[in-house]
Amino acid sequence: MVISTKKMGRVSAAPSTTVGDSPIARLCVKHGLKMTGQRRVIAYVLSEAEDHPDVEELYRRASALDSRISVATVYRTVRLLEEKGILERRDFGGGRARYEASENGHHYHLIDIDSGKVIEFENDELVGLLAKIAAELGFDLMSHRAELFGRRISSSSQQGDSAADAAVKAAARSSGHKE
Amino acid sequence: MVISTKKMGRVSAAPSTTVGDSPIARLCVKHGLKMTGQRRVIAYVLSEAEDHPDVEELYRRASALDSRISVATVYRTVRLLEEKGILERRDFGGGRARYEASENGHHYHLIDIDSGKVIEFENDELVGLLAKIAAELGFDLMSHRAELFGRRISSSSQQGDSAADAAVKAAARSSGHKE
DNA sequence: ATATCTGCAAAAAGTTTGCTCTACG
DNA sequence: CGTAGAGCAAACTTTTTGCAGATAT
Repeated sequence: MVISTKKMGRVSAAPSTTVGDSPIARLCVKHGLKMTGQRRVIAYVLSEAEDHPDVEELYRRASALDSRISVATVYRTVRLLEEKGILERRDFGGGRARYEASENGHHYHLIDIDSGKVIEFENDELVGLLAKIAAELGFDLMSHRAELFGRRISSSSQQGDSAADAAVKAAARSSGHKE
Repeated sequence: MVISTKKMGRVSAAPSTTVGDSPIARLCVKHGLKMTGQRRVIAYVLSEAEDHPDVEELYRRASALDSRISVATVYRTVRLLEEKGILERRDFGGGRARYEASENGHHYHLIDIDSGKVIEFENDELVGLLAKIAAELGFDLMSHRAELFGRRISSSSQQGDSAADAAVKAAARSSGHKE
């Protein structure tokens, strides 16, 4: 997370992504979208995101890279990318829509209803059961999604909801915690 | 105060529910809520609802029964009932929250990607698995949702396995709107 | 060139809240 | 009777939009 604080140009800091040419930016081009500077930044931020940022958060991260970006543009871009199938809008409650790159592979979400934190996990057993259920109903399972809303079992009374950078919690079993 | 002085004899095959004493109203009482006239009406509307109405729609239906109800009250009531676990809030996109009685039994949706038809089903095994997964991640499963997108198997035959926990509950539910 | 995009701010849309009066228990 | 609830409208939030100037292809 967190990008290198540079403006546009190639910042060879991250693994294999630069602001100027991110995976999502490439997808945009492939979809015939006009690539402006702000779109490239937003695409980069989205490519880098390991979590499920809402518009405000995307705006914050994008602004850090290029202050000439307005929230309106983030909203417009995000809607555009969703229509193109590049992004997926998630509703984890809380009133704001959150976004995630479609290319991130299949996984499920468990939302902590108290903190709003989102945990991603994979589970083959679940996939199998869902496929079985679909079959019993006479269908081939083409795709699916599942969201769990839960409350922490132990007694943790911290609620912090700051949308700071992804907070890495303790170790998780199935997968990593993301917000 | 009351509500409409006469019972709302919803003809048809509708269940036996009256404005004054609906299943949800009874749940409210059980939860120790003060039952006002408007709450009774809203509870009745919710009990009668076979779909997932949003606040505006609830307000419309409730107003038809008692014009002295305000939107604010619907919002407050709906939030109250959700906190009590009597209602479940759904996010089907579109910006507005939709509500559904918890007592309607938890069900899932299987969407036929070719026809767009939605089949509702229940599955205890699925509930169990999801609860288990949540527990493994350290959470108590409070609510969840799952949507399957499938394509009808044409050549295959329905294998009515004995383990068919999946029971098509109410395919007859029509009304279809929303996305 | 020129149709599209962006920033800004105002407008929508949905939901919450302060205050006063009403009414449930 | 006392306290929670209801109405009304203003306040809030999140998202959209109109317009004039900027920009990608």
